[in-house]
Amino acid sequence: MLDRQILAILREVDRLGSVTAAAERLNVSQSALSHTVRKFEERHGIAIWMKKGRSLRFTQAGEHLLALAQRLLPQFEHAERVLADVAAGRRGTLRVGMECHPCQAWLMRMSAPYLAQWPDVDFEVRTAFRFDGVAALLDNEIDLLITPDPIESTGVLFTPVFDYELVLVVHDAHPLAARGAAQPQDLLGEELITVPVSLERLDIYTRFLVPAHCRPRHHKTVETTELMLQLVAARRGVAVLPDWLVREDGAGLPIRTVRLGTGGIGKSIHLGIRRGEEGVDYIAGFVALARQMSL
Amino acid sequence: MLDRQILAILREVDRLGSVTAAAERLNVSQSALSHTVRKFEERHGIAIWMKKGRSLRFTQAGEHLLALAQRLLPQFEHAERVLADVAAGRRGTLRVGMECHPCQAWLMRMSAPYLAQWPDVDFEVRTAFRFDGVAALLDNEIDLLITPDPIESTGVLFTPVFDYELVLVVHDAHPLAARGAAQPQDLLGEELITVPVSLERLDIYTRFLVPAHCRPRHHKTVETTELMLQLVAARRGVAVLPDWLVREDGAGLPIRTVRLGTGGIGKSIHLGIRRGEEGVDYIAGFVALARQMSL
DNA sequence: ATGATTCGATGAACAGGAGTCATGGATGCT
DNA sequence: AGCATCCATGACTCCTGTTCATCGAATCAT
Repeated sequence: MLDRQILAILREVDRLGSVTAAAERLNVSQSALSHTVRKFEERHGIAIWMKKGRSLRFTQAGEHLLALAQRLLPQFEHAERVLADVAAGRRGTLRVGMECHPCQAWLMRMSAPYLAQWPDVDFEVRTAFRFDGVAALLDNEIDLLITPDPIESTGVLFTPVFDYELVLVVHDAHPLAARGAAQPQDLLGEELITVPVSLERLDIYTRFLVPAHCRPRHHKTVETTELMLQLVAARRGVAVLPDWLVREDGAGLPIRTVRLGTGGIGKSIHLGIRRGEEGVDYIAGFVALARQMSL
Repeated sequence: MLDRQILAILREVDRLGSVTAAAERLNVSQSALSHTVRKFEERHGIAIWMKKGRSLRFTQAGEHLLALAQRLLPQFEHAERVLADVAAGRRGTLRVGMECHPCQAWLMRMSAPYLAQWPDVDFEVRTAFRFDGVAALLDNEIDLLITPDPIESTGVLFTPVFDYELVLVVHDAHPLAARGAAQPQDLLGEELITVPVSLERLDIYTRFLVPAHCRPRHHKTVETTELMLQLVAARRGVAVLPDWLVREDGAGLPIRTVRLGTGGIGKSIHLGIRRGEEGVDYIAGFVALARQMSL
């Protein structure tokens, strides 16, 4: 079998001009090297080199193989370096999955400093809201899960990295704008705008409306949070979003935020990683950076 | 060490979807394959795949290596096929060396049919007139020597493939044109045109002029035989060339050929190859084709 | 459910290949 | 001529890769 070894031998013999020197460089005896080549020649029925005086002269087959070696060996060596980087956690692809729309905005703020800090790490984002994040993590489809609703599970390690509050967003002129807080009943006559996910995954339902047996007059879904803000600004309804997101994206718009209930709805963004990967540098690096940025 | 084997394993496991199937295809036991991968993982400190139900799921490192495998393995396989062709004498580079100017014209007639017959053989021509052909052959610089003056030597096998006669070429109106043959003394007043090689390698000297202690009035050298014919046609001197070459290239020119001496100077083009390579298909093929074409 | 089947992992034992050591022949240098 | 160097080769050793046998886990059929 034509393998890497014989190619390495040929290259070194060519580079150094002698079998003895090549053997030394490859950390084997001259004899071993000679034997290896001899066996290769016998197996393939060709000569690789022939003695020419005291040194060697490659045959055509030898030249052929040498050319191959000079093309392939660098690729092996590069792959080995990459592999070492991967093993050391310096390089890899961080596949991020998210289970909440607003997480995306949060992730965007993270990505630039992270990529700068980890130049050899690729970054993949899966904004699939349909999948089960923990399952995806355990199935190795993603390496990091960003979610506001951590579902504890052996094998997954969650870390809260960012606290925020879900608030109601209304138009400046909306009656609720003047009040400090909204109650479930206040939404009975409203058009509620949310992202398009099932009701069980909307905190406004599970932690606010459903316990009080209330429903909004109408419920409409839109894809992006920016659009949600625009609709509210246009008096087309009210929305529920993280407070920080409204502060950032809603600046300048005629909108106001209102606390939901008396205590407000507190949330935390959690990062989930597979247990056992806490030690992988570039994954731990992400979590560390996230905590640091939320301060 | 990252070698060909592990790459082959990864590719087959990916292709067939199971270790067992891959092992069978690679003609080793499932156990051997599993062990090999395990050792590789330990050595490099990375995981290549992980059990996912009954089958496997590649890790990032695994995907990395798989991509490498799909790039490198075809190159190995192609190289092996080429190597087998080389071993079988179906492929190679026929490096041809020539020791005579007119041989070049002869070789040109050979090359087209030869290349058609041996599509996988490359063809290199070294028109170095300075080197010692037999030494070049033995030094593996060339594989075939075309020469009109074979110097017998152990290790080299000569085969005559084409007989011809050296003739004097003169202008139509030259006094010698009317005569059937020329004697050495006839050249005393002539301007002799030859190719630029040392006098010892010019038959007109060694076999004609020198034995008779004659010299031409003047001696000039030009590079190509075509130009020699043109000069003769322009009455700028006389030349000595193979009869067949004059017939071919001199057609239409106002020139005439004259026998040298009473018996003429007979020559043969010989092909020299290294002893031991008579069996190499594409070399033997050249010699066979040469003999066949000279009939 | 439950047993049968299939798959990959693993430990122990083994065989063969790859390496080392010692040596010989050939060549080149002084 | 003598010495140093280089590659080839035979004998021996040892490690590596392989097999065999077995296990646990997951899947499928009934």
